[in-house]
Amino acid sequence: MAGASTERALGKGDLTRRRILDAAAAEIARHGPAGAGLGAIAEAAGLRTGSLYFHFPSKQHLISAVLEEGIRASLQRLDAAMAAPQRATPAERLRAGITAHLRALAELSDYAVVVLAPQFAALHREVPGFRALRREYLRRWAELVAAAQDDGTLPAGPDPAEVRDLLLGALNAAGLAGQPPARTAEVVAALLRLPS
Amino acid sequence: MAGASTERALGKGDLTRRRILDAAAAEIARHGPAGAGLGAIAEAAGLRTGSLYFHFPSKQHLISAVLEEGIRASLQRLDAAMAAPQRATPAERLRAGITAHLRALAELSDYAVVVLAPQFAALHREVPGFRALRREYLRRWAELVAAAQDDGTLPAGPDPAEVRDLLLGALNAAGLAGQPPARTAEVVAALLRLPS
Amino acid sequence: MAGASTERALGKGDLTRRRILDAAAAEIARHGPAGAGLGAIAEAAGLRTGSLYFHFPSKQHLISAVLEEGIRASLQRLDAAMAAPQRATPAERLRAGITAHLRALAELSDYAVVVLAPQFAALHREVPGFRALRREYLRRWAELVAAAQDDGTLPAGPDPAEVRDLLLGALNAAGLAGQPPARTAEVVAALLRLPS
Amino acid sequence: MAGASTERALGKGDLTRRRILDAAAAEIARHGPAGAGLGAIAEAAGLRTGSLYFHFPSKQHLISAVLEEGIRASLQRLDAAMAAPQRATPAERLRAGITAHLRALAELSDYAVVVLAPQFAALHREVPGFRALRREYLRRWAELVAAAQDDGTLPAGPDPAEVRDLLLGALNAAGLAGQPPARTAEVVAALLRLPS
DNA sequence: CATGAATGAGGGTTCATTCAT
DNA sequence: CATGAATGAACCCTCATTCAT
Repeated sequence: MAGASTERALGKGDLTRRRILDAAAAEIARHGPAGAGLGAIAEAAGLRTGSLYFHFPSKQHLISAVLEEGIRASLQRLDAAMAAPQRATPAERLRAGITAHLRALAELSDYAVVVLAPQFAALHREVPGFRALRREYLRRWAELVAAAQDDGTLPAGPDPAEVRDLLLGALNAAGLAGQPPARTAEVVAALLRLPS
Repeated sequence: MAGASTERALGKGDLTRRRILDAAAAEIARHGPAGAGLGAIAEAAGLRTGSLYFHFPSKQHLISAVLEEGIRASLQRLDAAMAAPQRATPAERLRAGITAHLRALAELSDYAVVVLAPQFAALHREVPGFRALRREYLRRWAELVAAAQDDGTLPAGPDPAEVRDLLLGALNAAGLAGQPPARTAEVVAALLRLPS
Repeated sequence: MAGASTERALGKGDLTRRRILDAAAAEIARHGPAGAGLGAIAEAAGLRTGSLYFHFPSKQHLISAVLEEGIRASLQRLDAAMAAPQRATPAERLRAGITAHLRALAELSDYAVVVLAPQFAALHREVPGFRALRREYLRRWAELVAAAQDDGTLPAGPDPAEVRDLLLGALNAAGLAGQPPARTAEVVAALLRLPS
Repeated sequence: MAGASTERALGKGDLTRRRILDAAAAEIARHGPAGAGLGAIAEAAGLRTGSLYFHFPSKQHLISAVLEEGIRASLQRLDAAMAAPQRATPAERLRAGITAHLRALAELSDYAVVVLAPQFAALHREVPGFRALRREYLRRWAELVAAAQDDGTLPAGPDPAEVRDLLLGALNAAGLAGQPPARTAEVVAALLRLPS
């Protein structure tokens, strides 16, 4: 959970900026936005407090940037997972989605905490565009679930959105707790009795 | 999720103290421990900042008290749920546990956030006895799951602890999001294909 | 120029607040708004920096309060001076106005600097009502001058407003420089050849 | 009052240096020495903050340079005015001095504010030689006044220094307020009843 | 010459805490 | 019991300054 970086996924940019973002994500994940001190973030990034202001105009902007990084990386991974073979069966695609989500959690690490944890709802509201992105993310998952229900893979009846929320709740809990993706995916599949 | 009180469950005590605890739980749930200002807590409780110190010796103690209230109320509810008829089948007891957990979340509201959210891990470590209580809580759930696996109600194979973590993750996500307990319990039962 | 107080003129109020205002007026008069440090102001008022925030919500508000005090005290003194016997000749009233203005400068001291100095124009714009008050102040002076011109006491011809600006410019320069009011009034009267 | 330059009066030199000085004079005139940020000065001069240090070793030196520019330009103008026909009558020379002073204010603009305003007394003390130059400036004015008093042009009796301070106070107020020199000079002459 | 980047000292502000009333 | 007032530490932020490029 320490020093996670979205480097590879986000392309190369200003290196210092990336170090600051990673440090900020870690601090925020651990202590919340209010408890994340610029001093601690700067130290973790290898510079002094005042220097942060050369890269970000304020703590608020830094926090927003962390959220945006997290969202961007999340969506990118989801795209990769969802763009998978459309000819796959709903069950296969559901499995792929679960695995992709768990892997994303593991790779995003601290960013995932900031993006997903309901404790940061207040934060989320302050970043323009965040809600739209998350809505899109959830919409795709609901489609995945609905397809699996139509197919008989998942029990028909329950609202796909509710099913999705429960499913993602379970995945997030395991992922944020640091469980290995592959193993967790298997257990989930077993519980849902997905055809192997 | 607003202004929740554990009054009934915790018995009557000092009324002002209870108002302060409720206000603190709400602030902490929304802004984290660092972001919960004594000023905001005092205002929500109907007094001035300095007056808090008549009821609690420090912010740390106040926060600890909130956690302890949450834990006490949680365990009390769990006891009620688990103390259910031992002659019931594992499936029935699992269902009862799920419903009880969801009801507890709904009733505990802000306290539940503070007790459950992994973001408050740092806090949890500072409250003596908290880990023991939670361990006991999780042990009982693991037993419930194991019994259901032995019984064929849940797929055998996966580690009961992992199953439990996924299950509680799903329940907590729904509960903290404000979903109605009864409805959520049904969806969960359907997904797990518990016998009705 | 040091530690001036408008105490008597403004009525009794919170004593600490007054001490802070006086200290702030002195600091601002000497170093400008930007150069007036809250540390220096607090020290001169006999408390610590943070304590200022119990009495004023921000440095901006403190500065505005200083301006308002200065304006209030100025107008009060002007009223007294202008309310003088209406049966007096224009020359007598002009003399009285000059003396009153010089005395006000001496008594207001640091507040006068803040209220009058054109360097604080930026400040003035931020205090609502300031401009209206000053306009009224200047209007009365223009009337005084016009009456003296009609009367032959002052040369007719020049715009009363321009005459007033020159006159007040001279008075302010002498007053802010700390010249004794009585003596300065005599020299001004001599230069303008006012009948003794 | 905006973007004034002493270019013509001071001869040609480094162009960038002149732009910086003009920008600094404007900033200082408007916000005081403490409120004049190097960032704002640099921007107005068309370069970045750090680049200022190629032209001036520190903010203090830059401010001193502004003052020196202002003084140099002032004295130069005064010399021109005073060096006028010695055979002129005191009244004529007084008139010429008044006009020259007003013209200098108009031309020096922001520099005049910095040089004249009593609020910058603290600054003045830090520039070696400033006081001597000003003393000389004031001495010449006092002579001018004394000659006019001996001559009967101005009322005898008052201390020439006091008369001079009042006169310059009036001129400076009008000049810094942006009044046109010629017109102001006429009004002043009328008030003092100088022979036309 | 000029700049991007970093720094440290200091400034304004918040906040948990104390205490006399 | 409660509050108004004060405090000091820590915080976020600004700014003059330096320096490698």
